[in-house]
Amino acid sequence: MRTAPTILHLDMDAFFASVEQASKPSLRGKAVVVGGLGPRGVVATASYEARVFGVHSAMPMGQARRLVPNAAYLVPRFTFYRSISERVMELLRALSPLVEPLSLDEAFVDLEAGGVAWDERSARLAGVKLRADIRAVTGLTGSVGLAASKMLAKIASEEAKPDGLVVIEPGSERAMLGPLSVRILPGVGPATGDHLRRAGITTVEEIVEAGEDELVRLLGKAHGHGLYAMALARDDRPVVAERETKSVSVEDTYDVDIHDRTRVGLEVQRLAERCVRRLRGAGLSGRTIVLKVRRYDFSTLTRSETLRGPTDDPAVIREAAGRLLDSVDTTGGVRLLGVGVSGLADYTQEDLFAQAAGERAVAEGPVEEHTAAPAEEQPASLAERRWPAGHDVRHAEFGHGWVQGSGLGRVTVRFETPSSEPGRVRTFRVDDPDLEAADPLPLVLGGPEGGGGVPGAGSQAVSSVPASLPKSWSGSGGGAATSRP
DNA sequence: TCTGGGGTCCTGGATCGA
DNA sequence: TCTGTCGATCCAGGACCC
Repeated sequence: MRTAPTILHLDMDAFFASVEQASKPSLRGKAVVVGGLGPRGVVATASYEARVFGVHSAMPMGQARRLVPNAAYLVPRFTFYRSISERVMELLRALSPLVEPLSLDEAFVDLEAGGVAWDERSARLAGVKLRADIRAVTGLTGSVGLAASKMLAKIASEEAKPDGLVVIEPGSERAMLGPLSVRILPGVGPATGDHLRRAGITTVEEIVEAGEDELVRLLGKAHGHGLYAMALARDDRPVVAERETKSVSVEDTYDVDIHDRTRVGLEVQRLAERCVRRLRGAGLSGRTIVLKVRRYDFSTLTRSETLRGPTDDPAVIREAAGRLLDSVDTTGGVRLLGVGVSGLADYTQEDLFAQAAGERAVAEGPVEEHTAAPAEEQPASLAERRWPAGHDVRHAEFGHGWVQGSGLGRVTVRFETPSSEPGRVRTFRVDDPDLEAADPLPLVLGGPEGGGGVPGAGSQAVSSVPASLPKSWSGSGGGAATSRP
């Protein structure tokens, strides 16, 4: 394990919600909740203003609405978030070739491998500059943790939230971790946390006291050994830039349970085709087909079948998924269906046959095209258009705005842009020909996408962790509840 | 109005061949 | 030839993460 805090963990603050606040001036300083708005939706991200009321990610949307009825509820705009995330990742790659993205809003960076940091001072400088660059380029804030390992860097960034920087000084790790809850350790979720609590273990130092053998007895070999090492602050996991995909899957939760067996079959076929599109989009094929069924009572079961060789043939995968469904009892109804493929390869069984057949392969021609969007994604008429809450629109007379809500044949639009003052609201018929969907506007004008920052964003702050005094960690930046489920 | 979607990893039982 | 063992693989489920 290294001796300087040169592993950096970046976590963008309430990313989806912050993007929405940056692009919609009227939402700044307000409670914003991004997630699925259907009857079975859950919260993806809540702004810090909403977290004050107890809203957190993975919470059922209905519960969030009861807690904060007046918040803005928006559907996620993943394409837009991805474009901003890519700008942030570019900044990270400028620091080091070893960047490991964990999601759209999180990544590890090995600063030492990039030659930009070799001790605490240089690491801290790199972190400060990174946060300033992110703000300049995206108008958003991110929190940075610096430590000698991935686990500790992540804990540090959690402490830094929101909008701060925390360094865990080498030598202080054990004392710092000791009094913290076992839940701080990666891999300890609700189930393992409960399991440990029943064994009288609630803090990290109690894990150390229990000893490795006891941990293995309680949690099994891999988990036990791993957790004991983490409790001792031993974490040698390297920052890995390229991770190969192990599986590809798609799943849908239905607003209302499906009881009709024929309909269940059709949905499975549809999911299989969607899965194949994803598979092919990634240039992959796979051997093992997995069907996932969540029943009316939330019990989940999976069935899988391994083929003789990898395939990306939609017919083969559809048929396999259909066979797997035959072995599942769906009486009572299903709330979720999913189809996945694992055992991935970048060639197919058909490739091997083709290879064996030599020149005959040329005659086989292109594979069947299955990439057309489903009909439901292409409304046939103006009246059928859907206006998802939060999405951008343009009106011939009033200009750029976003959908505040829709229903009963009406759509309400607020006309404002990232650089404007909070705008006015107007309501139109859903089939108003002057209204059309629009691309999001850049958050920052003058930068790579345009320039300026987000008004009202907090000031940058830096702090470090005094050895063995977790209570005195000053993540900085103020703000409300920072914990994540 | 209870509980998304897309992943990874681990465990344990069954099966099969050497 | 029979039996036991061991490792690899498949399968299903659970836990966890963002």
